[in-house]
Amino acid sequence: MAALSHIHDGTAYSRIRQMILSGDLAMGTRIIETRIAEHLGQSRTPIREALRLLASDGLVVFEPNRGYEVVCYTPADVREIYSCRVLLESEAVRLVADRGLSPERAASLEALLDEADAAFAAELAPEILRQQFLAVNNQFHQLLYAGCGNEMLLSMIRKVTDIPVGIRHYFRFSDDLLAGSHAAHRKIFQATVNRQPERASALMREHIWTAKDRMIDPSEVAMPTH
Amino acid sequence: MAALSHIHDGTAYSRIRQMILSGDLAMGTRIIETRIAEHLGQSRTPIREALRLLASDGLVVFEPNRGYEVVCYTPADVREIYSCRVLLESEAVRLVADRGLSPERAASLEALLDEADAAFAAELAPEILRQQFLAVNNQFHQLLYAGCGNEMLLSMIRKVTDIPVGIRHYFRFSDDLLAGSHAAHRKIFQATVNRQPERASALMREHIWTAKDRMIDPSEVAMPTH
DNA sequence: CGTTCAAGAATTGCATACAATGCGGAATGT
DNA sequence: ACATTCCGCATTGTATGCAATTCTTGAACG
Repeated sequence: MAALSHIHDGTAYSRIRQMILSGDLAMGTRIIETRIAEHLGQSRTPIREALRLLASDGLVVFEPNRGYEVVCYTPADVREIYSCRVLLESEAVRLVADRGLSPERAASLEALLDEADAAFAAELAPEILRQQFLAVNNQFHQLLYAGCGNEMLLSMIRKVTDIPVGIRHYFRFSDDLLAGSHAAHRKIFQATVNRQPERASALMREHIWTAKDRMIDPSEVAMPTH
Repeated sequence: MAALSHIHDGTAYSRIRQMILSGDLAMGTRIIETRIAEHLGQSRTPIREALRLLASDGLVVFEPNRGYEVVCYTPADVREIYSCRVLLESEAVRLVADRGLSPERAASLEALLDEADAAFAAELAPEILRQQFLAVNNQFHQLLYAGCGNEMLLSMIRKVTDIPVGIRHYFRFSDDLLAGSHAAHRKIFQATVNRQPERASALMREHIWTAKDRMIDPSEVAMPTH
């Protein structure tokens, strides 16, 4: 089930999950079973099961007899997550570069990169560009690892990747930084198609470390109080 | 919730979980909600929630409208798991060696190692020795990583570590191999207390790789038919 | 004015009932 | 004899009701 958590079917689980990831349910908001139930037009029973699943995904926190609320990551949590991303994703891309990328996937990835190029060229409003790039960014990473040959590794990567968009408030953004990230993607892609596992892996480590360095100082960030 | 999955409270979740890990419910066994429910003296509702959680842990596989069965790892799955263990645990021990081990934890670990020594010296029956060592082995690993400072990493390690004991049938065992594993533990522990992160990490990688190499060939292993 | 306690409201935990689905075996036709 | 259809049983999916717990509010008291 959780192994298929990236599939968007119509189940209560995936619908609530999407609400959290997209920020419709902001980080830290309390979740009341009956409210969600009537919002989705179902009874509490399937909602409860979905919420327990989401708790095990780490997207909501659960306290017995108290209920659920959407997870609210601290900057320290996000740093942990990015440390794990460095580890997992550099390994995944190493495997892919070692096994070789299928031509179809290479083409899809290149299309994604071109799409990002187009977004930059289009001179969009900063916030729009940022959203657009983030979407393409996520697709690029997922698609790149898809053929790594280790499902367990992939499921762990999804766990550290599928987190509420709200955490982007912990990061600095600028057109320059976005462009730099995009350039890194091109280099990683190139090393991968060239079958240079160590190089692709090192580039990926640096890429994610750079993202981690963009985190703003804990003292600056306005944390929800809990 | 899942972050606390190593705690053994009396919930249906942890009880079923323990049944699976211990082998009381063998790999591949179909799980019928009503049967488990009456076995645990509860209604189906909490059982269902527990089973969904276990599905997300990967300990049971779930098919909609069909139900659950205890996960049945193929040798290939186990190889994946061990690849992940190499990655995660070598990183965890690196972090611990870098941060330094608290004196209490160091003492506990040393006690565990001495306990293993005692087991070897006791000239137990091979099967008993094997079980005893496996138990101490798991405790050693868990306790060693506990202070790594990255909860997300720890939860991922638990995921690849807490798997049904049944998989031990995929591995070769002998007193020599056990003794070798024990010696590796001592060396890893020593490098850790000596604050040699790279060395501890490399030793851990080799330690788990060695375990992986002990897997018997897929052609030799009698797989349950499904 | 602040603190404490209690009663009511809101919410979760669990059990039960019923609907929907899937599976197996018997009956039927070729 | 074999394939096919249909019926009945076993099991899962969902809704609802009630008990247990927690939270809130307000009044009494220091």
